[in-house]
Amino acid sequence: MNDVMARIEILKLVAHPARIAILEELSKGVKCVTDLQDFIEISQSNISQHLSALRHAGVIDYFVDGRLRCYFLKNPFVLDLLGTIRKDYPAALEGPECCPVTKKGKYPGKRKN
Amino acid sequence: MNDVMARIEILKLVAHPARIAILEELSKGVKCVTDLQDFIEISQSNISQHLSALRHAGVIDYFVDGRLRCYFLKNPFVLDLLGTIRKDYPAALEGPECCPVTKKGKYPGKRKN
DNA sequence: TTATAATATTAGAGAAATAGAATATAATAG
DNA sequence: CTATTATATTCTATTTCTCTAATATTATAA
Repeated sequence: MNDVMARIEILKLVAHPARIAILEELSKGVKCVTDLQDFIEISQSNISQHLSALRHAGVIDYFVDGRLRCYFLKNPFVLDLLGTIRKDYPAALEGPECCPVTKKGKYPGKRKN
Repeated sequence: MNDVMARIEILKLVAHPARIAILEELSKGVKCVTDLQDFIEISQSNISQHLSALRHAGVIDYFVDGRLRCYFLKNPFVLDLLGTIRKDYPAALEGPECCPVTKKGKYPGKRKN
């Protein structure tokens, strides 16, 4: 239950274009910050801020190489999410069967919209 | 690419405890608003607001049954997400191999933290 | 040492999300 | 009709997020 809350926190973090871009880069392999700057056109300090947030949430981690920080993806849930985000899906799920029963009522069959 | 932006918008919506609760209920079957109120302890108007947001994003849809609105899950991406959120994962991904090469440097092997 | 390169931190303004309160709508029952 | 039930909408204060700008830190190179 509380575990789901942790997952929600991570979802929130991942649900951001720049952070998705960072994470997709990292999913290909270790990258230092300068490497990331070549791929993502946002400011250095903003990249650092995103990296910091992702690290505090346990999504990524880094090695130190001199003055470089070499970041990598750590969280398997997030790796799975990244796959899901790029996956193809049918336009919509099959609608529910004709006359579904809810607690309050039994839908008679007419569809709004 | 732009498709990814749409997915990110949906991720943002899903990344909320009440909306996850609503979606998990709907993933089990059609539910009208009163049914949902029994499961989720937030105000009626707030539930309506969440349902409205989810519907505008194409995540859910509804049938009309008299004065009831019977909501159901429509978006297959979201159904997949719900599964992922409840899935078990190893604590962490295997770290990258010892001396990964980044554009700027080759990590010598020492790990921070 | 001093300069520079790589990265992080802090502060703050502006934007967006959230929830509560009050009110509106719409359908049915009486 | 009128009351009631089911649900939606609007307004709004508050909180949270996001980015920019400026500055700090740290390691290496010169």
